[in-house]
Order: sequence, then C-alpha cells, then structure tokens
Amino acid sequence: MARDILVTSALPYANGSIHLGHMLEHIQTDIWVRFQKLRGHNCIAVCADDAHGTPIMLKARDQGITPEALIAGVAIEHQRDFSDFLVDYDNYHSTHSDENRELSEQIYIKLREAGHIASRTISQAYDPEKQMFLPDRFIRGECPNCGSADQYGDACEVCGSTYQPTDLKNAVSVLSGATPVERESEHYFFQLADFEAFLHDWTRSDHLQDTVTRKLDEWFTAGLKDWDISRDAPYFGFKIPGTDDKYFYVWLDAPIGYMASFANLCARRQKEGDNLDFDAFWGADSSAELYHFIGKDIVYFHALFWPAMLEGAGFRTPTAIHAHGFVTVNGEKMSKSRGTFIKARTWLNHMPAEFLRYYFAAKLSHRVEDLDLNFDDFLARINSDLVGKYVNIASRCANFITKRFDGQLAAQLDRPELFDRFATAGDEIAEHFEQRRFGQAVRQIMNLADEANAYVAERAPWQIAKEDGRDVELQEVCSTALNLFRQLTIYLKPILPETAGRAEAFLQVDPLTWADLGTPVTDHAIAKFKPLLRRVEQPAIDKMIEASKEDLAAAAAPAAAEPSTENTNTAAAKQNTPKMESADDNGTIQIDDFAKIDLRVARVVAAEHVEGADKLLRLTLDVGELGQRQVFAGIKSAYDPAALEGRLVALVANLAPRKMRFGVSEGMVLAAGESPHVLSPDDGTQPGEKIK
RNA sequence: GGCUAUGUAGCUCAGGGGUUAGAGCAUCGCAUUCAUAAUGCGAGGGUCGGUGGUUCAAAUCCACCCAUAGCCA
Repeated sequence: MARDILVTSALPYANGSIHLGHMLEHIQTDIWVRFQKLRGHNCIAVCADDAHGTPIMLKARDQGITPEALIAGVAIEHQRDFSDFLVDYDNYHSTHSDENRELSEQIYIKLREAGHIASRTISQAYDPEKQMFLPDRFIRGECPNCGSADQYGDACEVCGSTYQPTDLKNAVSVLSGATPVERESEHYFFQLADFEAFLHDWTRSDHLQDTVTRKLDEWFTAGLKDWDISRDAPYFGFKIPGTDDKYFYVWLDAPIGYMASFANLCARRQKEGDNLDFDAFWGADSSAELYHFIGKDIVYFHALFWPAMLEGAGFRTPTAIHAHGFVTVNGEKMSKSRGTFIKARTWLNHMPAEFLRYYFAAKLSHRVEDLDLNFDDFLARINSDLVGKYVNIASRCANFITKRFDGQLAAQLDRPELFDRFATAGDEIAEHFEQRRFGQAVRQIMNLADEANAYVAERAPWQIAKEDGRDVELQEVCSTALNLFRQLTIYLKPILPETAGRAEAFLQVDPLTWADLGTPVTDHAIAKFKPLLRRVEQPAIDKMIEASKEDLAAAAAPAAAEPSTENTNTAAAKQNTPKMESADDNGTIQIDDFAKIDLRVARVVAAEHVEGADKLLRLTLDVGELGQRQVFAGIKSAYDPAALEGRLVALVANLAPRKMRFGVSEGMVLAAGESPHVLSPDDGTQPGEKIK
C-alpha cells in the first residue's frame, strides 16, 4: 500500500552559501525520498530558506540593500546549488512568506489562548549607539571566570565557562564598539514546562534515536524552562500580533516554515488541478508520516520546542526526527585556511555531484555520527566501486552484444538463479535504505557487483567468443551480466539518479523502478555502450581545494566585522531585530520599494526550444558579476532562438526562482505587448549592470 | 564545566561478553586481457585510545583518564 510521507531538511540560513555540511543533510534526505518514490510511495519533500533574524538584518544593512533583496538573491543561489546536486524538492519556499506569517500567527494565538504564553520584563544588553538590543554573540569582553580577553557574551573559548553577557568585564558591542548598557524590555515566553508530561513520553516513544533521547534527558533533569520567543525591534521577522515592536524570534517561525512550504505546495498543486490536502498531512489526526532530517546541533529545537508547539496548537507531531552528525574533511573540522571549507558551488565546478552523493551514501548510518570526507579514500572509492565494479560490468559485456548480436539481448538468461538472487537481495537492501543505513545498503550492493564480476570472470565470454558454435551461450552470458547490471542500477538509482538515467538510455528501457527487479529484459535491443562515469583524478581534487582557498580570500574583503552566527554545518544560531516596512495602500510605492527589484542587463548566451513546451524558450543569460542564469521565457511565439543569441535584455535578477516542469527558472526577462517584444538596453551597457 | 556521542589493520569503516577480530581500498604474489590500467584467485598486516575493575571468559560490561565533535533554552 502506498504511504503518504512528508519529508523535510533543515532550512538553510539565508545569509550565506551552501557548503558540504549542508549537502550531507540534503543529499541524505534526497536519497531517502528518491528511494521511497522508487518504491511507489507518495513521498513529498519540502524545504525553504530560513530568512529571518539579526544576522540577516545586519548583513543587508552592510550591503546597503533591504533584507528582502538579500534573501531573494540567496534563495536563487541556494536553489541552484541543490538542484545541481540533484536534490529534488517538491517545493522550496522561504520563511519570509505569507503562508509562514499566517501559520506563525495562528500557532502563536492558539498557544496564547491555551495559556501557554507568558510575558515578563527582562534586562538585556543594549547598544546605545546602534539603538538595538544585543544578542550574546554580538558582545565581547573579558571572561568573568579566567579574565581572557575578547570573549563572546555567552561562553569563554579559553576556559570553557558559560555565563550571562552582563557578567563580561569591559564589554563592548561588536557592532559599534560602544559600551553596552542594561535596558529592560518586555519579552514573551513559551511555557515549555506545560508540556513536560507529553514531551517526556514523546521523546521515548520511537520518534528519536536512542542517543538523542538520552541527550534530551538532561533537559528534563534540569527542569524545562520557559523559552523566550520574542525579540525587540529592530528585527527582521514577523511582528507578534497585538504588539507594536515585538517580533517572533527566528527559531519560532523557522520550523513553521516546513508547514508553510507545504501549504505553498498545496496551493500550487491546486492551481494545476491536483489536490493535495494540507490537513491530511498536518491535522491532529493525520495518518501521513512526517520526518525531519536535521543536524545534531539543532536537536532540541526539533525534539522539544517543535513537538510542544504543534501539540499545543492542535497539529500532529512528527513521526520521527532523523538526526545526523557533521562533516569533517580529512579527519578535521572543515577549515577555511586549509581549503576544506568547500562550498557546494565550488564542488560542482570541479567534481560531479553524484560522486559526493555516492561517497556520503557509502558512509552514512542511522546513527548520530560525524562523517569524514577523506579525499584519498574518496578517490579510491569512487574509482573502484563505481567505475571498476559497477560500470565495468556493462562496459565489459556490451561490446559482444553490439558487435556479435546486433545489439540484441538473448531470449533467456544463462543463469536465471543468479538473477533471482540479485532480486531477492532487494528486500534487505530496501530495509537498509528505509532505516537510513545507506552505508550498509551500499556495502551490500557492492558485494553483488563483486559477484557479477566474478560471474563474468568464471564464464569468460571472451573465451567463448573465440570458439565456433557457442554463439547462443555467449549471448546468454552477456545478457545475464547486463541484467545484473540493470538490477544494480535500480539499487543505486536513489543515490545516482543521473547515472541511472544514462544506464536506462543504454539499456533502452523506461525509467526503472523497484518493481522491475524481478523481471529480466530479454529479446531486447540495447544501445551502443558509452562510458557512464569518468574516473576521479587527483588534480581535480587539488584544484577544488585551491579554489576553496581563493573563495575565502575573495569573501574576506567585503565581509567586515560581522560575527558569524552560523556554525560550520547546518544553519543554527539566529538572533535579534529591525524595521523595514513598505506600506502605502493607495497604489503608489516608495523608491525603497522599487529598489527591492534587482533589474540587470543580461546578454543572451544561448536560446533554445524546450521540448514539450508550447510557449517557452530556454535562455542562458550572462549577468556579469552574478554569473550565468537559466531563464524560461514565454516568447516562443515571437522569436526564433537563433535571433536572440548575443542580444542584450533586461532581467529581474532577484525574482524567487521558480521550479517549472522543464527546470528551474532563475529570473524574468522583461517584455511588452501581446505577442511579446523583448526590451533591449541600448548598446554600450555591459551584462550585470544595474538598471535604475 | 555539565551532558551526549566517537576512538577497531596504512586509509575508510563493519562487528560487539566466548572457538584463530572482519570488509573494501592500499601493499605483495599469481592468473587474465572482454572492459574507463578495469577483473579473478591468494598472501601479509591490527591484541580493538589509555589505566584499573567485574567475569571462568572483555575489543564487547563498569569506573576513571586522554583525544575529537556537538549541545547547554
């Protein structure tokens, strides 16, 4: 029976680029989701950018743009990175969205009405110059315990003691250098202790890994405290209903972003005439499954606050939280100076996405453990597993079929019992995938690949080929091997979707699913074999590490004195603040509103028809400093693609990327009229220049 | 500092109170030439972070220590 499954990855924070730490999570989510889809289940994956909080407000301020413009640009970048890593979300949204505002307010109000929200006045460090309250990480001073200089407001990196920011000696604001003053402010608190009994039970009822449950015990032992869910203006986020200058803390509305992204998907599907019911997945009595993939650093948000919020507001709670460890590179924490802080884009510039997918899969377990990306191991593993074992099976047999039998597979197999055993192995492999023991699944798949190669060695088709009268045998042996290869392709498909696609093209079969395991392809024409994967070479790895170092040098210049609130892996720390506002309901807008639209000159690098699309052309645009963009424009009726190449056009560069049937569209080309006429800047402008 | 994890062959990892501790890669030998220097067969290599304890028996349980990672509303 098909299961209804909703899966999420943690929302990446919208103040920086996606890196390998993020990829560990998004890749494992994607593999699991693809596996479920391959098995025929109704599995939906959603994600979003986490767009609120002090760091984003300050970064936008630094760059002289609105937070909206900042997060719109980051959204485009994030979605391109995921898409190019073959991570396929059914919807990718933003926490700064109407859906999220509505749901956040709704949940807050329900919690308040149920009496779970308290308010009281607290005293906090305040920057009199910047006129804002300071999150702990924005204050530095001397440790009250050991006296070490230049320590953060929450903990000393030298002696390890933790304290309140007000305890720091000679404290200064990181933002202005001013001495913080104490100031009082009213804050709102979520009374977590109201849910003590519920959470105690929930955390030990198979929703969590055992180690996570054990870790959470300390929270119960210490006693559940109130959770501060408000922040003072200035803040970038949602205003709390019934207040003028209080905002939801970013961690309040971030997980609600899962729901918002799903709600957004429901609305989209509805427009397409497809019914996807929000309540069927989120209602208190939902029978759908709900899984959150997260990093170990944000366990308590997802395993305590989040279920309590959902319970308190009358929604269903997660089926399970899947926590994972962090990425290390060559045995050490990712390091910018060593060139091992590798961004997703840098990887893609030097290495196929699937190689990282395979390597992560090969080493992932269901446990909360860190995963080491060791490049020597990586190189050996990709080349020997994928090229030497898996692809080699097809590579060494295909030629006989092509040259001696005109590409035709035999009518029956040489060893059907071997084929059957490969199919039977699927039960155990599926169970490993299901339980997220990807490493064990891969190990088992590679054992099968070894067996397939041993079979070929044993039957030695190259020997048979030299002897007259053994043609049928030759054809059957090679057909058997190719059918084993096809089964391995099914097993690897969640991990290597692109390679599987090439293998399907080689075998000339429809997209493979798990259900195809038991039936061999016989009496069937295949295509000429072309290499499915290329080996990894050491120089490519060296170049990637070099490029990561250069990345850092380039980023260091404009970065300025902003403390990093995101740790090296998943999105984490979020903090306080400001005011934005646009308003005006009379139809006019302010110059600030116009400034939100990032209009750019772009040159059409390539234009082509899109197969299956009536109105669209696929444009590849050079946008100067913003790089290349793919845009789908509805101008097929008016333009011959060839005539567009080389032309300058006007591009809305910060339009949220939109996933279309044919790919992701990363912007909008301006055009006028019914049979559209593309607007062109005069000659003399350069791609990437701002239009204002 | 507290807590939760991790520490097994050169590398990456399985295993987990009981015969000689496993795999892949790397190394060495042999075979093979169909294949992207791919494949097959075989060999060498570790006393399982350290110390102490429980037990007839510990890599496997317990305590402490060391190293590493994360979290501390």
